Amino acid sequence: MSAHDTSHQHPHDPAALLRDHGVQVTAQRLAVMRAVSAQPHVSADGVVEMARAEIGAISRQAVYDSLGVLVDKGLIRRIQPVGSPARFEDRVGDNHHHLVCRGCGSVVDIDCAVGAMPCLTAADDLGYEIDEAEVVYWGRCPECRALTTTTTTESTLERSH
Amino acid sequence: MSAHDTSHQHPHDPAALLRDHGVQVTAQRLAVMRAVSAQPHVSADGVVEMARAEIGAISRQAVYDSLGVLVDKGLIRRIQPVGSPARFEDRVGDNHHHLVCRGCGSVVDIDCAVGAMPCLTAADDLGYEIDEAEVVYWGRCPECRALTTTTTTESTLERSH
DNA sequence: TCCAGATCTTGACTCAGTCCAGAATCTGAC
DNA sequence: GTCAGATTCTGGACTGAGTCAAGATCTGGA
Repeated sequence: MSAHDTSHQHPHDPAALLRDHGVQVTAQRLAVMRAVSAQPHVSADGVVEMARAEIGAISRQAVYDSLGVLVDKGLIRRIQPVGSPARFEDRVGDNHHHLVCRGCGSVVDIDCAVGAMPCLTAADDLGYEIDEAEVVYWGRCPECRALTTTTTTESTLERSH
Repeated sequence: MSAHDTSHQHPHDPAALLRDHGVQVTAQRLAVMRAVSAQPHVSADGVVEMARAEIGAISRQAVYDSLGVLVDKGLIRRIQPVGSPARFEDRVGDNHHHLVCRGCGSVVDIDCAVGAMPCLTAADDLGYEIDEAEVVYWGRCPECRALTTTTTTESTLERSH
C-alpha cells in the first residue's frame, strides 16, 4: 500500500495485504482499496462512486465497513479537517501532515519534520499521556490565491471609479 | 471577553462588547455569551441547554445564529476536534492549542509556544498562502490513564490464571 | 462440497447542522 | 414616546454524513 512499506511479501498485491492482516478478501474491499489508492484524501462518498463505477453494485454500508476495517488495521489513514467529511488515504506510517485550502477545500500532504508521533511537545501535558500531535496547515492554494487577488483587484478598481 | 483584551471601555460588559463590534444586543445573544464563558469548549447543544435553563425559551436556530455571529466577529472561537461536534470558547486572540482525550473526549487548552499564526512552518508550502497551523494534541487524560492501566492490569492477571 | 462465521444489502435511523416563512424585537430617526 | 424598517427569533422541515440492524450472500477452512 504505502511506497515506504516493503516488509510484506507482496506489497503491491492488495489481496495479499489483506490476508497478511487477517482480513477476509472480498471484491468490495479490493475495490475500496483501489479507490483510495487512486485518489488520495477521497471522501467516503467518493469511494462509493468510484467503486460503483468499477465493480457495479456496492452498498454504502459495505464501503463504510471496509474503510473502517482498513483503518483499524492501519492499511489506510482517516483524516477529517474541520468542515470536511472524513477523507481517506493510503499513505500511512510516516505521520505526515496536511495542508487544506480555505477556498476550495483541496488537501495536500506535508512531510512531518520529525516523522514519529508525537512530533510536537506540548508546553504542559497536564498529566495527559500524549500520543499524537495532529497538525493541519490552513491557507489558500495557488488557484484560489490567484482568484482572490484578481477579484480583489477588480473590486478595488470598481470602488475607485 | 478575553482576559487579555483590555482595549474596550467595558471589557466585562457583554452588551458593550457587542455594540463595539456592530452587533445588535439581544437577550439570546447575551445568554449565549454567558454560556460560552461559563463552560469552555461547550458544544452548541450544551449552549442551548444552558441558555434555556437561564432565560427560558430560546430556539436552536437562535443559538446557532448567535454563535455564528460571535465567531465571525472574533468574540469567541470555534474548534472541532475530529469525532466531536463543534465546540466554542471565549479565550480568543492567543492562538492556543488543544489537547483532547481519546477516552472521554475532554478538551483542555495548551499555550502556543509562538503565539502568532501560523506558529509552525510547513516543510514545503507548495505555493499555498498559509495563515494557520492548527495543532491538536491527542492522548489520554489522567482519569482515563488510571482506568486503562487498572483494567489492563486486571485483564492481564485474569489471562495469567 | 459443506457450512459456520463474516460480510453485504437495503432501508431505517441519528446527529449536528442548515434552510425558511412568518412573527417578534431592536434600533434610530423623528 | 412612537414607529418604520431592519434584524433576529421561532418552529419545524430538511440535509449530509454517518450508524444500526435483519436477512441474504459470500469466503475460506475442514
